[in-house]
Amino acid sequence: MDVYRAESVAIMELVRGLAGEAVEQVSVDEAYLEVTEQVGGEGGHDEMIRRAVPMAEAIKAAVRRERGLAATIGVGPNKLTAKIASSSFKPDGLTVVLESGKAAYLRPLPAGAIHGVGKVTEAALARAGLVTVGDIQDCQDDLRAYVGSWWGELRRMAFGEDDRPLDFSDDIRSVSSENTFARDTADRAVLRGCLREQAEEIAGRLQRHRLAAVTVQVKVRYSDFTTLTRQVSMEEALEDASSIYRLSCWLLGRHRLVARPLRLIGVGVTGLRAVTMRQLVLPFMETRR
DNA sequence: TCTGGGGTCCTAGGACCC
DNA sequence: TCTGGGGTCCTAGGACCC
Repeated sequence: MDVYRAESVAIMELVRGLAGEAVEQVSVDEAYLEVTEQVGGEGGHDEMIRRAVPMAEAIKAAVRRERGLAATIGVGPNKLTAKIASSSFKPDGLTVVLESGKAAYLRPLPAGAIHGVGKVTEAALARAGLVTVGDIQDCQDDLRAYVGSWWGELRRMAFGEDDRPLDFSDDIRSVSSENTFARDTADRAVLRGCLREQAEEIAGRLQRHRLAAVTVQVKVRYSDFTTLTRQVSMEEALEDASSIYRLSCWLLGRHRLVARPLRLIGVGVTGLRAVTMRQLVLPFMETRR
């Protein structure tokens, strides 16, 4: 995994060198680039998009030359269209969607092509008779009953409308660790050992990011795939493995979650905040006594 | 496919307060 | 003592993404 991470860092460096710093990295192998400034603001949207194509070609060539890998790139007027364009020809594709052609480009695609439409929403849309993005474009009804309050935005997206800005923040909202057992178990020693390791892993990640957490959550899954979570919030944020471990044990006991064997056990923390000076100083003072 | 792991965001319901 | 409504916070579950 570290190999992937290192490769990802190298490629993102390469991309920044060619396209500028406006890069939103979504995962190890995916990023959005905002290149409006580089291509210049003159001309219509279509002209600007066409001027971005040579840059996309240069990035593809550099990634192949310097990292020996194929990159797939979608060029479009916004994140939605660029994302869909990039997934249309993998690997090694370069797909361009113009502002003037975006609605037509999306029409024949399945509804699930839209970012945020997963299995459940796709099935709900199909029940309403909407299978393709074109069906959504043509639908005049209010389908909030099927897909919830998201309907208005979904309909705009079906036409390729998307004004989400790139998100450059690297804020972490939660940290978690979980394990699925090869065989379901209710063995307390096994479960405690697992929780301890997970708590240590989480504490390590928190400390690397200088974060502490207010809320600790445990997650269990049984043989029938029933999955439960239980959480507890503290007044003071905590960051050490033993506190996270103790609270997760307490949650398991308090809610009697190990009444039957577990297939999965996990721990997570949320309500993250920067570690304060006092929290940094306290353990130090204790060790000096 | 009898289902891995690490995330984000949204929603519904309950507790609590005024 | 029971009752109403609104706001806020917390909890739990689920949809979705990579």
